[in-house]
Amino acid sequence: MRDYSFPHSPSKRRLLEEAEKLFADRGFDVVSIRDITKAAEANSAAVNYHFGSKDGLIAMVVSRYLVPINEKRLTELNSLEKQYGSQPVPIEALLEAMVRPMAGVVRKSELSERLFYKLLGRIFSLQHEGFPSVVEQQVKLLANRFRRALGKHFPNVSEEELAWKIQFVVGAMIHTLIHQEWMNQMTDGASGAPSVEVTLERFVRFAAAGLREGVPDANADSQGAQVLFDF
Amino acid sequence: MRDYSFPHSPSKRRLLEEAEKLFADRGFDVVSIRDITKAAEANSAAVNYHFGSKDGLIAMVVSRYLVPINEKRLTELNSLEKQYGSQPVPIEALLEAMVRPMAGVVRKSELSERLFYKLLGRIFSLQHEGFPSVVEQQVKLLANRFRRALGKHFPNVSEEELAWKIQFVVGAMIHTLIHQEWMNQMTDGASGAPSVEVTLERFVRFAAAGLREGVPDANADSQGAQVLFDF
DNA sequence: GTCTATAAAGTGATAGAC
DNA sequence: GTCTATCACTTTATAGAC
Repeated sequence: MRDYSFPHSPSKRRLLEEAEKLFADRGFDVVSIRDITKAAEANSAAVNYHFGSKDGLIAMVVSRYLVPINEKRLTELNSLEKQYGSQPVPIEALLEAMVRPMAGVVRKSELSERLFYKLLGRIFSLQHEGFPSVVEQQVKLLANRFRRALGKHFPNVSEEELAWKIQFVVGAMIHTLIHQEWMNQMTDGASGAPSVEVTLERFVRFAAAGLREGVPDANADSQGAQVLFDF
Repeated sequence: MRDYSFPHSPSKRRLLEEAEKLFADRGFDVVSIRDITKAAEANSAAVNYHFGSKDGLIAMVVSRYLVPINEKRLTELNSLEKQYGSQPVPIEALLEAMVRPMAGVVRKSELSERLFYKLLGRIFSLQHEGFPSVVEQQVKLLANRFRRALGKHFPNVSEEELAWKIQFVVGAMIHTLIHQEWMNQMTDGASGAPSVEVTLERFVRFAAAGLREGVPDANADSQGAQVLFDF
């Protein structure tokens, strides 16, 4: 919780902001240090001075959003498991715990919603390469916790089957984060411009249905989910 | 159908093969012309001579697999719609028509299964940038056909809602194609090493369940799908 | 068709003046 | 902290010998 806040130096902060915009728009690989320093109206050595290297800057961008999001996810998960005790946490609640914290962190940046989610998508799709080891550990822990909590619903489903289902869910999430706007022109505008709230809800319903597929609803929460949410 | 076959020149073919391996493994942006010519044991001017430019090479790689896959998808779709007449084509059959042709084209390359699917995933995630315009048109047509066929199942679902669901499905597919092997270490081996056949089937079931979510099964094919497949 | 050499521009990173 | 200048390399692409 210490180093991931705003930089005190105003120029360091400007660099970070412009870097985030460019990374979100075009990807980490493609954007150069010079692209960033030019956009931030700084000299070309500024990134290396403030962040040590390009990788250092990327690690900073990754940590700044991913760490608080993952902390929030973890506390949500803890709270849910405490709340439900030995009962399995409803699938929708688990999914919410994974995606809703993203929406909570938007305001920490000066990015537009559109760019913020796109940046998050690019961060997620790094999948380790370029993750600081702290974040990597955090992600791995979270993935295990999530998988285990989900597994309680499907005692008869193999670990393999469950891992693949989760893979599908993660893919749907990342792709949607990155390609929201592209989707609009692809579908000739049919995708509309729904609020994040609506999109999150759609995603959760879709993912939950996919996860439940082929499973005898042992815990009967396919009917009771909406009710349980009212507690 | 003309230019997408194997190049006649053996060195051109070697370049293409090595390029495909490298692109699959590390991505189009990251791999340089020199990486490719070195791997193919050719001189550094070879790519520009045979393909005009790096973009020309990428366009060739894209077309070579995507064009036949999309042609197969289209004929599958045509055949299904003819078969079912005014009845909507079962969702599972539509999904199969989209993903199964990928498995049919593996053998056209000398790539391993693993690299071939990873390459396909990277091609799909290009989403236009770098698509030859012929392919772009083909993709757009196919997307429209698929969306329309799917829409027949959900007369009461808005175009917007449907577009988002399709987005989720596409994301799940692409991400799975690219990150199969990464998944294994992430889950400490829990994802196993299933055959492509098994993965395809899992994907189709997952996607179909997600698409059906929240929809009063007007056409009742959630029960009858397996039976219909026997024709 | 294949090669070497090289152009022209871009890359991340650093030294050293201010 | 900020800047310029520059190093050491890599990038795509091309000219021209063979």
